[in-house]
Amino acid sequence: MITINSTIKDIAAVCEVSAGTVDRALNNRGGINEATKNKILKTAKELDYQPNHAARCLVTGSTHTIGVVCINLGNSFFSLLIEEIEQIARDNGYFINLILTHNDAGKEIEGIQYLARRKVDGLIIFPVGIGKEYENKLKRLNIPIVTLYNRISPDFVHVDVDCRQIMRNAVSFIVQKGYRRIIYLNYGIQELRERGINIFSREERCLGYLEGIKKEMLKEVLVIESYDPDTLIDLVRANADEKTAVLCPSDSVAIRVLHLFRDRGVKVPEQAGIMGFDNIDLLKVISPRIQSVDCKIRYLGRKAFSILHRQINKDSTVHDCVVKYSFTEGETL
Amino acid sequence: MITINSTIKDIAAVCEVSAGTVDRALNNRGGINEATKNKILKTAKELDYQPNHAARCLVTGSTHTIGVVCINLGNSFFSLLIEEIEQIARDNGYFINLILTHNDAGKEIEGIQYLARRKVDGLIIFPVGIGKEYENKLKRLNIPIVTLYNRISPDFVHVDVDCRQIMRNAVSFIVQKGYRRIIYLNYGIQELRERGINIFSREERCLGYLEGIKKEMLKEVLVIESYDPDTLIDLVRANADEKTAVLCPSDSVAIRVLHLFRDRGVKVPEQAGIMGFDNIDLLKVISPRIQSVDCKIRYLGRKAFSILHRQINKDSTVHDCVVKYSFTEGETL
DNA sequence: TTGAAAGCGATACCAG
DNA sequence: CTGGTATCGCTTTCAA
Repeated sequence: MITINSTIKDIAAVCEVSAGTVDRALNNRGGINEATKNKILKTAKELDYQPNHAARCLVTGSTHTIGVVCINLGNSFFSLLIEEIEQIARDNGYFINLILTHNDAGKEIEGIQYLARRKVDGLIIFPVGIGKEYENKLKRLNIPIVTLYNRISPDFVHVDVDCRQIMRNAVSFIVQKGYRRIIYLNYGIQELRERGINIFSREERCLGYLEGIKKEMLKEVLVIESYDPDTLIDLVRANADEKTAVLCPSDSVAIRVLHLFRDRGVKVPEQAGIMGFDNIDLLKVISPRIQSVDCKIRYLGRKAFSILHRQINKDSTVHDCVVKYSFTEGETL
Repeated sequence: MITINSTIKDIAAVCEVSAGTVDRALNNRGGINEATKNKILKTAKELDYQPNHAARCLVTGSTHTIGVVCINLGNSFFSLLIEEIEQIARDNGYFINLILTHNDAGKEIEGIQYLARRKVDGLIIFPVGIGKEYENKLKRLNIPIVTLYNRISPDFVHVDVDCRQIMRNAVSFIVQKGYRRIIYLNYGIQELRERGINIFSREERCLGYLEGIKKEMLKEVLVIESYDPDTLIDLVRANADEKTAVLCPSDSVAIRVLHLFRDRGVKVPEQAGIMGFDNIDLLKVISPRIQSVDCKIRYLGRKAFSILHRQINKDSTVHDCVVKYSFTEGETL
């Protein structure tokens, strides 16, 4: 028994009323006889009627869909954020059109254009694009936009933790634990920089580290930009007088360092400290408990959606949102 | 300068031609004067014309969108699969409508119904629903469907590795490494079972373990269903004569076990072995290298999409696909 | 309380 | 080669 999708006309025909009346019944618009309404509702159910979204969208102009433009899902910071956004969006009757950019600005803008054709009601973007031309393209879309992670410019509402402040305070936090040498691992930044894409968030973190070093009046600025175990180990051991800590841009890097240290016989935290970023779930089951920063991902996701939602509803009072964070308890410092 | 979205009519008006002609030019359908075509293309660009997707969809019936119904993104097996599906879909001109079920069958079917209203061209589902009623609801949608991870029934094309076979062979693999006691961690299964949802994949794995035990004629069937460190440690130490290994349903559980053993002074692999499942990226940076199973996630994702794509294009010869796997190299056995 | 008709934006087909 | 018109399914007036 193959059911052909029924339309409002089919219902109208069966009930011997007009399409308009069916519409009134289905969307309880009032001004309709209870009896006819019930009859219509009943046959709608019998015919397994499902409203055609495209048709509705064509006339109302709203798709109840938001485009989410993210970098990838391998990074659990991103995937958890998407998970939260999907949930809160759906609770509010919105669906998610997901596209991934993989740090490719061309792919990003192309994807966004397509989302615009689909008349998504709003966009949540983890931008990789940057520059005036990119900005203008986005503005011309005439679609509410919220940016996350990387900032484009003050013209776009941005939601995030203050990475720079976090890193600055992280340095102080580490210093309070008795460390005087802090290495910042900025892995992979060179390649990103060469691609000329938006690396706002990464830059902010590094700036925060530098500011922290200055504030705490530490002697050495130690930034490593490419992954090489020996370089790191050598650097850690270069000065035995002052305790050294490694500040990482993410927890997965921190886990990597933890294991490297274990392999090379560097005792944590006795001989070197480690601090991560994100506080991913996995940390709970790894020992020693890695010191990290909890960025309230779920709250971030909800906030991003709610601000976008307000923009969609023509609320012009929206503004940037800086989400709070907290340092976790850890055994690696 | 606010650009109002222009339509085919606007272009027609400017060029003093009919909408039909504009359509011919825009979609190079042929049978059109080169000069008028160029003029139309030019003004289309000037007006920054973007075709309205809903309108097109309404008349053609195709949305070039596939609905992806997944469980969550916290599990990196899922998120990487989604990542791959998004990529291959986009390469083929399809967009992704993502919904997450969080193991809630009600939420799943509701979401699927909504996707159906949106007339997605096809569905890739990681099902949590089960049973005749659920099946009928899906069939009535009249939309091509591919299932992944959990199977619903032979009526739905299914793509996955053969979990049962993998686990059976994993037992043999472990035995070949000299172990005679194998514990299978089936964490969280009780709760899932109580919810009455689809736990096909989990069951298959456990069955595979049981078959492996039988095949290798091991004396003890050791399945632990709830997480309790002491129980596990006690069980591992219960028999000092025969080497014990722990077979895990995922790598994150394996990592947890690795750290538990380290905390409790159980030497790996000297006193106990560990084997994971999925071969997630993180394993690369953790030492010792955890023995795992590589499920070719990227290939799985591509296969799922291509089979769905063939169904969408009315290819009726599609059938289930069992993707190959391989045991990785590891130091924990 | 209900019906009829216009319209959303694009496509498709039939004339000319 | 081009114009006109019907159509997709639903919403939204305006009359009745």
